[in-house]
Amino acid sequence: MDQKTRAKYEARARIIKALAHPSRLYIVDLLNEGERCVCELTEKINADMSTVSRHLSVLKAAGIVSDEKRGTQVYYSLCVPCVLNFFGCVEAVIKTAAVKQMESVG
Amino acid sequence: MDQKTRAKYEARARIIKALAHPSRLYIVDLLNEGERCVCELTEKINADMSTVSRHLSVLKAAGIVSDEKRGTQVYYSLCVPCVLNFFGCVEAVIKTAAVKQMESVG
DNA sequence: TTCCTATTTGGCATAATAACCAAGTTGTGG
DNA sequence: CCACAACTTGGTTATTATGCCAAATAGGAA
Repeated sequence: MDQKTRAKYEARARIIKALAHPSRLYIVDLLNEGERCVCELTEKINADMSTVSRHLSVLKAAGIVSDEKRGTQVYYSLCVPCVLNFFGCVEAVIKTAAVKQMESVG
Repeated sequence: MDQKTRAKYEARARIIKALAHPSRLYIVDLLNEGERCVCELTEKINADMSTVSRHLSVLKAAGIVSDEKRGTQVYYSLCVPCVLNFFGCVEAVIKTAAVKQMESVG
């Protein structure tokens, strides 16, 4: 793998890695319905606000969400909705694996 | 997040995590052109064969690739090509981020 | 059987993640 | 200015991920 190719796949991996966490996937789904402030997301996810804030910063650094401060709250929104298209395929992978599992069991 | 919801997002995250590595993304692209044995992939990736073998086992455990032993070689192939659809979106994220970067710089 | 090639797995060292608590920031209202 | 709420960031610790070397497995050929 030459340098240029490596850089290309590293860039892609950075984006995908940002999505590779259950809470962050949940956040993406929630933001698909509209912007949410950190406290709303924290309530839904049921984790420490500092933890949620870090997840959001990971998504933001990857360019998947954007934030806007209004008063004392910070609202996050999904800036690349196409990431949701992937979830259908992910579900397909899960289902296919389940079917194979059934078959191998008998 | 209730138990069921958590399980759903954890299952999704497992699949996405399996893709979240430059070498594994490269492997997926290579396998999209057709099956490849471990030695061919090793040559392309330019890493230790044991390392490549581990990457393949991660993809296999996630249900993204399947393997078939023929003689002394093991051929891997992509069993869920839809994962490739996602790369377009990933490129879009990268491009959007680049544009924003440009704008903020001026 | 014995040697050789292809691949996987064990062991280990190092790096990257994740989560919590505590402390620091910033904006609002009294 | 002071107190409070909403966030973010620093520090620490535990868990997980990576990568390489060496050893184990499996198939093919001599």
